[in-house]
Amino acid sequence: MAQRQILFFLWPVRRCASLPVASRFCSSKQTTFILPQVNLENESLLENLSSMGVDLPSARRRQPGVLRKQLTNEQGLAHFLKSKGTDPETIASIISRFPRSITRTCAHLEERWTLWRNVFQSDREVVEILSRSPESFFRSSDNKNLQENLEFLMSLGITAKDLHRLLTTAPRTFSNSVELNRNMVELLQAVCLSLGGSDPQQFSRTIISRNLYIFIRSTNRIRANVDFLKSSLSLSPSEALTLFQSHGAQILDLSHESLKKNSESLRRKLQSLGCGAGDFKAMILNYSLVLFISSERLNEKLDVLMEAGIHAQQVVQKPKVLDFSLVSIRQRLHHLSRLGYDFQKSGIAVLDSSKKRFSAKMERLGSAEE
DNA sequence: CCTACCGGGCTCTGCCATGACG
DNA sequence: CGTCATGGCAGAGCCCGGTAGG
Repeated sequence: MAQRQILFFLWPVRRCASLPVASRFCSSKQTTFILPQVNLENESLLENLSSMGVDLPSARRRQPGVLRKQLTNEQGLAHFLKSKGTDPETIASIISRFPRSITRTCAHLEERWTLWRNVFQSDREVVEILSRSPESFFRSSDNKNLQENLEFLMSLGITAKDLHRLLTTAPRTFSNSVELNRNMVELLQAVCLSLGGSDPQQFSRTIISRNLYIFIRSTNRIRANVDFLKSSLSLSPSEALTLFQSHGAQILDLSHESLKKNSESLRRKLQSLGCGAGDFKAMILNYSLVLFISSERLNEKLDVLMEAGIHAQQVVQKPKVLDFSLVSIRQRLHHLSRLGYDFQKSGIAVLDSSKKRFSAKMERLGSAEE
C-alpha cells in the first residue's frame, strides 16, 4: 500500500486520473502542487454528459483526457445517433464506453456512417454494431483509411456476403490501418506459396471466409501458429494446405501459448489412452477444433466417453463428438445406455447430431424395442 | 430411412502499451 | 508534456441442418 502511494506520487498526473482509486488523491492539494490548471475537467461538459445519462466515472476511467477538453461535440453526436435510430440509453452507454466519440465532428460522423453503409443494408445494423462495440466505430478518425480499407477488402475478391459477415463479426477490421490488413493478406499468401500452393489469392480468401477474426489477430500470432502446427504434426505441404483451408483456419487465432498447451495436453492424453503420434495427427486432421477446447474440459469429455465403453480409436476417427457440451454428451450417453446401445457395433456417429435428429433416433430405437 | 460430410450460426470486447504528434 | 491513434492481447464452444448418396 505504501508503495502504491509512492508510485502515484512519482507518476505523471494523468496516470493518476486514469486510476479510479487515485482520482480523489489527484484533485487534492497534492495535485495543485504538481500541476495547477491543466488537470481540471470541463465542468459544463460534465453537466452536459451527466444530463445525457453518461456514466462519468466509467468515462473518466477510460479516457480521462476527453473530460478536460474545451471543445466537444456531444450534442451533435447524440443528435446524429438519434437520427439513425439509437435510443438515449444506448447513446449514453456508447459515450460511457468510448468517450472520445464526442470529439468527432458531425461532418466526420456523416462521412463515416456512409462508408459503413456500403457494407450494411440498414442504419439499424450499424447501430447494433455500434452499441455492441463503440470502439470499433470511433477509435480511428481516419475516414480516408476506412475508404481504402473497403477498397482493399473488396479487391481481394471476397463475396459481398463474406464482407458483411466479416464486418459484423469483427468490426475492428474496419479500423485497422490498410497496411495492417494488407500485411495479414500478404502473410497468408506467403504461407500458401511456401507450401507450394498455386492460388494464393484463393487461399487467403478461403481463410478469411472461414476465420472472420483473422484481421484482428497479429501476424506474429498467425505465423507462430502456422509454424507450430506444421512442425508439431509433421504436416506435408499438401496436408498443411488442406488443413488451413478447412477447419484449421479457425485454430490459427488461438493464442500461441494456448495452442501449444492444448496440443501438448491432448498428445499426452491420447498417449495415456494407448494412442500413438499417428493417431494424434489423424485426430487433428479430422477435426482440428478439438484444440480449441481447454485441456481440462477435453480430458473430462474423453474420460466420460471412455467410461461409456467407447474406444479411443473411435474418437480419434470421429473427434467431432467432442464438439458437444459435457452436459449433452452425458445426457446422450445416459439415454443410449438405457437402450443398451452398442458403440462397438453401431459406432459413435449418433453422438454427433442435432437435438432433433438425436431425439428422432431415440424414438426409433425405443419403439424398435417394443 | 440412414449416415457422412460439410459449413454455418451464434459472437468477440474492452483494456493496455507505445509511438506519433503538436 | 498531454492526447490521440493504433497494435495487440486475454479468454477459451456448442449446436443446427442441408444435401448427397447408400
